[in-house]
Amino acid sequence: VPEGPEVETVRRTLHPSVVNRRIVKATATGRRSVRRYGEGPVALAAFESDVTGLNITGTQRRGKYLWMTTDRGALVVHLRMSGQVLVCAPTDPGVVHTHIMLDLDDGAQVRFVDPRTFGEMWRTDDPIAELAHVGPDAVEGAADEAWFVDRLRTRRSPVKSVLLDQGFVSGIGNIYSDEICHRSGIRPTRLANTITKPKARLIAANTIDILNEAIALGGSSLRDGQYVDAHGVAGEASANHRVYDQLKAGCGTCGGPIKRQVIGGRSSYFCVACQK
DNA sequence: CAAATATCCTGATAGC
DNA sequence: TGCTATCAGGATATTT
Repeated sequence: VPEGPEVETVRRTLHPSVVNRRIVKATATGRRSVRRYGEGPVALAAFESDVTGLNITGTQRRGKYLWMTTDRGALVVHLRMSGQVLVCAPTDPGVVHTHIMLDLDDGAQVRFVDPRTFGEMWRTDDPIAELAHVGPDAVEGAADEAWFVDRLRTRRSPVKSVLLDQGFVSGIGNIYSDEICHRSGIRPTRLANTITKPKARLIAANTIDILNEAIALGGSSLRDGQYVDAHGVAGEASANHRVYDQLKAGCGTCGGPIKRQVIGGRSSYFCVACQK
């Protein structure tokens, strides 16, 4: 569920607690969260020794990837489906599915919690090279309108699938791809290479607006309560959803029926009346 | 070569 | 009420 706006909200709420801090101790208990360090239990110790002593200098994000810049490369986090990065006090009660704990030099603790264990954390010397396969963040990519329009219109896939392709632009997930298509008045199934230039420009503009609006509201927390910011606070952007998961409520613009359809293996929602 | 599909995982929910 | 089956989905590997 965490998409660009949610990861950006986590970054913003995490930043003040970690910048200029030193990781004095790392404790890893979830193997899958540190799977880049190997398969067995050795991965836990390998992660711990790799990140202990890092001096954090800042935070950055591209798409759904978040990383802390340090004096020795970057500590990258991907939340995938259900990951949470939480700033805690050491005395805060532990919760199930806490896989990593980072003790900072001011006594605070950063915890990585992830029920579905799809998320992960790892250190890399060069985060830019590591993420070379990831396209520009969607807000920046769409701001380069001519590039965005040309690239979009070369693809023979449903426009929704193109928006979800992190190699094209990054940070758009299942919620915001549906919302971008809706505001643009286009069916998510529409093949990208049949979209007119003016319509593609509209999609670029709406991509910027929808993602920025969601960031301003702290991201979309859903009923499952999985996504919260680094202080455990839920976001309010889901109040803006006009089609995503609105089968019962109807279209947020016209009130008409919402249709659900699987596109590229993802359940998708669109308004039959507003989107052609 | 690009696009579709299977896979990882747990918890919430739908359905009986 | 209580059980089981289904669904959710980001990125990667595999298949088409």
